[in-house]
Amino acid sequence: MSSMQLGQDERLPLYQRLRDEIAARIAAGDWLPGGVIPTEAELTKTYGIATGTVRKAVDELVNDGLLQRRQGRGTFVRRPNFDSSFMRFFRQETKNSEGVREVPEGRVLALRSEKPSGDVRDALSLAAGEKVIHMERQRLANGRVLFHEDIWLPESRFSTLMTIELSAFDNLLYPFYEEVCEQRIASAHEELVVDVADEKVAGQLCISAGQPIVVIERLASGYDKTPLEYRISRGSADTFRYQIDIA
Amino acid sequence: MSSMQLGQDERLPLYQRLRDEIAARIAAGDWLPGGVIPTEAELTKTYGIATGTVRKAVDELVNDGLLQRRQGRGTFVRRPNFDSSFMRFFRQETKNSEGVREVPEGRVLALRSEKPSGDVRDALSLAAGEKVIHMERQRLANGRVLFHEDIWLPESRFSTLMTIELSAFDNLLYPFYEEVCEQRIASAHEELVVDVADEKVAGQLCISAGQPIVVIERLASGYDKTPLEYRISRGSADTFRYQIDIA
DNA sequence: GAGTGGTCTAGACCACATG
DNA sequence: ATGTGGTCTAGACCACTCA
Repeated sequence: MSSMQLGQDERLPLYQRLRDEIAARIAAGDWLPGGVIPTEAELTKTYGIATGTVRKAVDELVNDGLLQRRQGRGTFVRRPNFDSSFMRFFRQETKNSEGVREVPEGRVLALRSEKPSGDVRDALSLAAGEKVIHMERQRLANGRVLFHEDIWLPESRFSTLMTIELSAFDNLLYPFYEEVCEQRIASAHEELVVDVADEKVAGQLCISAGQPIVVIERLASGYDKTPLEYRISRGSADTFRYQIDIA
Repeated sequence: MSSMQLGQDERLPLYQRLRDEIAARIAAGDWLPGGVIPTEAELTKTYGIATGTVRKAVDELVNDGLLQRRQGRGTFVRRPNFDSSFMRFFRQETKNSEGVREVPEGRVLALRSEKPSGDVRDALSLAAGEKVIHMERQRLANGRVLFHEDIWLPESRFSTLMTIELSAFDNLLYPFYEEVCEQRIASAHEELVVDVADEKVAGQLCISAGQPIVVIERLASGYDKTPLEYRISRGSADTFRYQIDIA
């Protein structure tokens, strides 16, 4: 036949069905982060729909941050960069010579397989009895601890991590997950609360107990919305400044 | 002539010029918040451009939150509702019987005309010597103080406020500004930091000195981007929880 | 039933990137 | 020179709202 079928509910608009189809292909790994998807002309032919309709489908995915257009080159599956993460708003005076913000150094302190607590099991939607990998990690800038992280990953998908030496971990974990475990993070949800440091956290952050801290809880998911990583980050509140624009 | 001219730089795409034209008409007060703008068919005729182009211009303004489409009725100038404001994330157990969140009560404590501090003058971009109205205000839920606000307004635009009794102020200030002073807020920028309460703030919030607080700085502007209101809100940190989605 | 926005077509031509 | 996305046209028909 001359045109592929677009699945889904027949009552949905064409552009929504194509949008979901593209998202599904990315989730399935047919089109990988950093790679191109078929050209708009190809999509019109493949599915037998007009250019305007294809553009509207792609527009929506670009708005959602899943795709990225580059004129003259093609449309690419975007690697999320998490520019708006709370974590980026711990003030770090570390800029390189050109004034560009540097990625703070990441240092893995511990890595172990364990039975998840109820909170962790719920967050990652784990089956009963499923184990997790628990990573403890520091983020440092200029040798000073910016924040301390506890990270939990489902062992079923990340078991190869356990074979890695602690010093071999990269500053950026998500590309590392992709390389080592073939698990791709697509999006995340974060919650921020303020707390005061207890003795343990105070020691980790080199501050006094009772000082205010910022606690960031992150659940990161793959392109198919499966929860892949649960993370709690704690940093001293006095280095934190967050901003938004609203309308 | 059969079609109005779209101003601006000839090199810009038509849809961008139309978008800016519509935004300018709203800023100028030709089309008021809550009211309709001309239909898409009218816009195509007025400016002599195709429907798809008009739709793209309107699409962008809808995405920016300036316009709102209602199928079968028309396209309206949106009143900003500030749903994503940090202020909405002070946990308040106040819900009405249907579980809908209620607007916390606002109580104006003081209102005076004064010479602005350097910070306030900078934030509002005031000319030298220009005076401000300083309002102190509490937000309460269930009789408990949620947060305390200091609000500064340029006296030149808001002088009629000084003639109002403190008890006559509404819970929502922005519709009140519109009614009393004909000043319309379109958008805002907010910054959040954590601090600890000093004696004065502790008294205002009924907490102990040294407890962590959340400090929210807001600069609100009109449809023409003029800064209209500068506000600092302080609330106890233990009732605050903020969340975002990132990609 | 008249009028609104929502979806979709089947193109044309332009601007940009790359070999 | 070729192929990509970016802009724009001139409609048609559908879905919804309201008098």
